[in-house]
Amino acid sequence: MGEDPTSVAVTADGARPRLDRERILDAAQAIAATEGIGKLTMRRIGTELGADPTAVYRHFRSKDEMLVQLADRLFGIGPELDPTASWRDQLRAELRFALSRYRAHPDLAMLLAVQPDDTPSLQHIADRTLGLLMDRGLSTKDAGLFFQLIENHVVGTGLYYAMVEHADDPRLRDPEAMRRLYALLPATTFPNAVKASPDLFPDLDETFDLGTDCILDAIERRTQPHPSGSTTTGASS
Amino acid sequence: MGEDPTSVAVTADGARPRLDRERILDAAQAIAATEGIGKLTMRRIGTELGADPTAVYRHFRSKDEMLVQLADRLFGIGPELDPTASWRDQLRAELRFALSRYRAHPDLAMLLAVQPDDTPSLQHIADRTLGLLMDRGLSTKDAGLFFQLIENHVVGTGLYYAMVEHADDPRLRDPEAMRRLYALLPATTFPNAVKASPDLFPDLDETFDLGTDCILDAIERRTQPHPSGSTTTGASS
DNA sequence: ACAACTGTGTCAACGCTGTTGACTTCGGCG
DNA sequence: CGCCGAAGTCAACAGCGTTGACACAGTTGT
Repeated sequence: MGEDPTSVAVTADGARPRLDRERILDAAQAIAATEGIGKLTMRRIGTELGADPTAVYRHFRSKDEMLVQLADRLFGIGPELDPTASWRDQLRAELRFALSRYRAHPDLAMLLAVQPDDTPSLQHIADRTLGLLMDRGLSTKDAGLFFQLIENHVVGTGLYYAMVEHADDPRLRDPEAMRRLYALLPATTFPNAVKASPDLFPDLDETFDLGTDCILDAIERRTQPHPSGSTTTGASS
Repeated sequence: MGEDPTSVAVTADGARPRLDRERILDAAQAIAATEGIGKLTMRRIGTELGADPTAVYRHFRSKDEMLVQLADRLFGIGPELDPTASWRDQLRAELRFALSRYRAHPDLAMLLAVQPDDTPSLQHIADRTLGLLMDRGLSTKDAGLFFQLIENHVVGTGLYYAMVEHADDPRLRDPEAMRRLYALLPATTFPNAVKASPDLFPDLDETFDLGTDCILDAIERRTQPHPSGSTTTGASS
């Protein structure tokens, strides 16, 4: 009867391999991607995998624990940066990739907003970004400040993406509809909003790059006001 | 025995006046403020007001509708700006007040993240900020861009506040604990994070002001490309 | 003044959620 | 072979948003 007992765990003709954290996270990611994070329930994952609705609890202590793992997986690490590129271009690429994560997984911002945590993926990204800031010549204090600022910038824009994508009201998802809505506001009480209405709700990528440039400019001004080497950080590796 | 039938609706000796949207929002705000938005349920509001758990549905069609009203109330309008102050100080005050809303109501960012919408309060604030940008001389296109950037800045920092306040793990709420945690990371894989660990997780108000200055500097450079002796920095009240 | 109606509160119930405990089954190990 | 722990199943608990039927109040129309 037993033809191939070597394989890990196959009940019959390849039907229903056993569950493990990997397969569960696969299913969770698929559900979140196709139907939104609102439909991502523990019971749903179980049935999706052809198992009992509560089977997931044999592999994750709670839903929160699973969401943390899912967030870490979605965040990934990102491509290695080109070390020959300019400092500015490297940091720019790092930020662009960070935002691209939110575009690829609109639920990520919501996930992190509801379940903030600190995983190896985030730590890796933090380390790389901090390295870029300090190599440029920022003191550790300024690096900490600007790193937090950059994080707010990315999270803020990412959250905006997520909000727009998740809005129930389809008008909120359509910039053109929002512009029309603002154009029709009472001009006596909201004169400026009406006047600027054709240019409201601009492209979020353009806005993001504008914000990135604002920050990069500030860093450049702070690190080379006059080329007379005042490096406060003496011990650099 | 009926002494005062003029008053609106009092069942007996002042016990349990009738429900209305105002009183319901009061209770909802109180619950969210004291126990967090996670404990804010429709049934809880009803019992809190001494009524049936489902009584709220006589005044709000759904929980989402109630949350929108609650968000609008929490957002408020903000104080009038001092028109004699400099353009920079006015915009600075506007942004500071916007962030203060998130500090006063940490649930607000989560609320707007989960239930984005567009209410009169937000429109009023948008109009005022757009006015400041265009008075400075920005084109409507640039005003739209920078307005979106400012919104991301405020929402991003506000969301960070909310995340920190809502974290289940108390370590996430304590910057000092997070710094210690980063200091103990393996220095071989995360050298920069370890090195900068004493300066990570800086004061969020300081970070916010830094970001505001980055944006204001960019606006100034864009509206007066040729430097004609205007004090760009040092506007610290 | 009486009837009709409308708005508000109450109660029971539906379907869903996360989670737990007891039970059964299965796979690897001595 | 027998054992034991991990994995899957089943029933159940408490809670959620929401709905429908019912009861009572206040107002309105005649």
